[in-house]
Amino acid sequence: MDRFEETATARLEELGGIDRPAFAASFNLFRLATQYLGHLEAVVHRPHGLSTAGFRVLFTVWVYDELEPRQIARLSGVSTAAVSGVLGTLEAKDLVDKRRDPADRRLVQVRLTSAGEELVTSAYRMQNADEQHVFADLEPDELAAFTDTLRTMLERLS
Amino acid sequence: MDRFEETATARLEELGGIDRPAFAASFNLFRLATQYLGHLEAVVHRPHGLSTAGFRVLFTVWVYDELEPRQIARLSGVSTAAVSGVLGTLEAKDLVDKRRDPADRRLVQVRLTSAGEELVTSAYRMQNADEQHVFADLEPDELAAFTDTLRTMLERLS
DNA sequence: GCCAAATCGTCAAGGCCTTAACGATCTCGG
DNA sequence: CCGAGATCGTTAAGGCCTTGACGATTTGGC
Repeated sequence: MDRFEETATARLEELGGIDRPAFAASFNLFRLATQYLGHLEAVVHRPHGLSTAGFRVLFTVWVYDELEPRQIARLSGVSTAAVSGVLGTLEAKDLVDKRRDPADRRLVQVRLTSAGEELVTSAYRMQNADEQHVFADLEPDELAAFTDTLRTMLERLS
Repeated sequence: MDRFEETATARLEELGGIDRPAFAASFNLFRLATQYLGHLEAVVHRPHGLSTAGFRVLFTVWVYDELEPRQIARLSGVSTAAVSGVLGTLEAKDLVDKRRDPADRRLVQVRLTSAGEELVTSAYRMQNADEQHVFADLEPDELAAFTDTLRTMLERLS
């Protein structure tokens, strides 16, 4: 426990009526995610000319080959409006193609261009090398348990 | 493991050369953080008239009673420029006071107003109730191990 | 058939994040 | 004692996120 968490815990103790284990888990979850996301953005995504959001959308489409904006939004956990904006940026860089579904003209189908596919695989290889390095301190059992808890929580939220 | 993770894992297997445990941990960490942060913003922060960023800054200052922008930025894991903007918004709502340090006029000292203090404690009580509910499925041992792993990773990153 | 309701994607307004450049202020070596 | 360099906070430009409103399109009950 670092000094920030210690100080916050003491302050919450004065406040009273707080569930400490739940605070500790949530507090550190958000700190870790913020820190690590910032790190990846600086060392992986921006050097590839992408934002974190752009990378996530690109990666999601790459996994499924073809997706509609609504599905990208659901899988990425953001609003469809946000996806619409990010797709505009990615399309301007010729990393994705959008086309209207002829059968239902409300729908849009998104695919990667070959440039988009090359970029996302290159970026993800670099990200995974970083992930490998960052998680290297943990025992395999501890890492597996950590991932299982994350999955449990995700299921609980959805 | 849900369908998205399964599909992504299969796609990465085709790609080759990927550390699967590191992918699984990182992938689910970011998904959980994004989902839960969005949930808290919708049910706790916005109803209190705050953004997530505004709440985090307010909470950080509340823990320490008084802080300088640079320290808020380091503790929150964002840039000083971002903190400057958020403080402007919070000050416009009369939730924080800023004053120049007379001894070193480059420095700014930030404190909560009484309205800011009431708002942040009310918002955090509601957030903690939600955290308690969301983590209630986990055994105390599993939750403690999860939090410990988060702390280990945070230390590794800083 | 046809109009009301549902659905999809986009736009608008307000706020936040990044890096880079900048003015103001302080420190310290010559 | 004074100018070069360091440090602090702010601003600028570009991008992303939210909710809410909107036009286009499709569906379903009558």
